[in-house]
Amino acid sequence: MLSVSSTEEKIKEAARKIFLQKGFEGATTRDISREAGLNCALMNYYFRSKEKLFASVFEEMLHLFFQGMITVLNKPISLKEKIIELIDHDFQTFKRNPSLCIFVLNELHRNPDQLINIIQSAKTQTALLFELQLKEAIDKGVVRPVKMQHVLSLLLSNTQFIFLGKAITMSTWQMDEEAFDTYAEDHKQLITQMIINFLFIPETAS
Amino acid sequence: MLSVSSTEEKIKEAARKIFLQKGFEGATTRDISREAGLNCALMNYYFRSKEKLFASVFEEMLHLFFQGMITVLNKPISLKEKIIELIDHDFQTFKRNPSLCIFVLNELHRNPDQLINIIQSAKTQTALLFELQLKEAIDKGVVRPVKMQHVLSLLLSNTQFIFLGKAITMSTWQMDEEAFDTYAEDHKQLITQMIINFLFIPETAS
DNA sequence: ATATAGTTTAAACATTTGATTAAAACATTT
DNA sequence: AAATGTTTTAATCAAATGTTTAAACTATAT
Repeated sequence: MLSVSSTEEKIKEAARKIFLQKGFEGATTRDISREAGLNCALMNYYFRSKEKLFASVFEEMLHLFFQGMITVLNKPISLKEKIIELIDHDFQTFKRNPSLCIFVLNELHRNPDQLINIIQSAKTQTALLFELQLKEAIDKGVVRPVKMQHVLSLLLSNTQFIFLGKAITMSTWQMDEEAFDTYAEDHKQLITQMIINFLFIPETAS
Repeated sequence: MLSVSSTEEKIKEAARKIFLQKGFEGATTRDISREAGLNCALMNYYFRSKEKLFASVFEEMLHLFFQGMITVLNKPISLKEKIIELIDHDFQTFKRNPSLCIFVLNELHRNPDQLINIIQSAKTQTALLFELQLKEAIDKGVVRPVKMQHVLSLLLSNTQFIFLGKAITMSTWQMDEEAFDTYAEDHKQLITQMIINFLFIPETAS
């Protein structure tokens, strides 16, 4: 029992990097073992196959992808605070992991059947709280009548897309990493304001 | 010269389908020739290699991806009309080609260097007109002061993302194709209103 | 130190992959 | 009909891929 978990973690780390970079089909087992600096047979010693190793990485990424959102949706805070925090959290997550978004969406697109049940179980249940809060606010006339699906789409679209199109954006507008960060931060403020403005009905001066 | 363009077009058509479905790495030449119902050597007879065939398909898709936007940006119509039409056009395009978006963004992510120059030349020049129009409106106080990049990001994010996440959306909310269409149409109305509301400053009653 | 269990290695395996070949089938011109 | 150039086919190639094997190495317990 020399370096069990160390080696296993090295493989996992290399797999994360290579899979996120090249996708499942684009990454080869030799790519991964080279990145890890290990013999390629070890990959199958610790994980039984390329598919199993990938599944392990993918589940991790799916967790990262959704967990933040779920946590925030469950927080005991006001709807407005929740929306602001949701946007903020997603920006942080995707700034830290720029490839995460395209990776998850892409693998999901190529492999919908096997993966969809993982998401479904995690997601639907936790949206109920948020939905209640939203309906309440709509009933009170504080929020414009919209379905929750649309609200979540608004949030996800606007936070995720700038990171999805990072490569295009940077090249089109000739940005370096720093310029992109500034741009992303500006955009965050902008969409927060836009979404809040849109959803919340301004109090009528009585 | 029996069926030259017919065979070539069959290959192209099959390549479009398979590449959009599985990406460059995921698609095999035999997949494509099987889909086309042709001998696999023909692929290299008409297109010299898998890469060349892919490049041909990819350029087509890139064109589809950007051309509509560019055309609308150049139209001699008002800013507000332009934004409405831009959203409408993109919704049509991506509804017709649901995989287009994820395909382009994904290949762009895996292969940034070679492809970025194609985009740049096509995009930057044509955005100038729109930028002028936007600045003029901002000077007149009709439009909130925002950089064009943010405006375009808003438009692209909100139109493209629901098609990017189509698989997730459909499974999460248990939608069939028809339900998704309704949802997409509703969402289009919603984001059009939201973006217009946000950008255009309401006239102050004098 | 020796045996035992766990870990790592180099080499090889069977398939699959993109690509090529040389011959056959086809159409067109003479 | 013969000749010619074009298109299609089956068979094959070398390289790459995921995986397996059997031996070597390491650490720990007896």
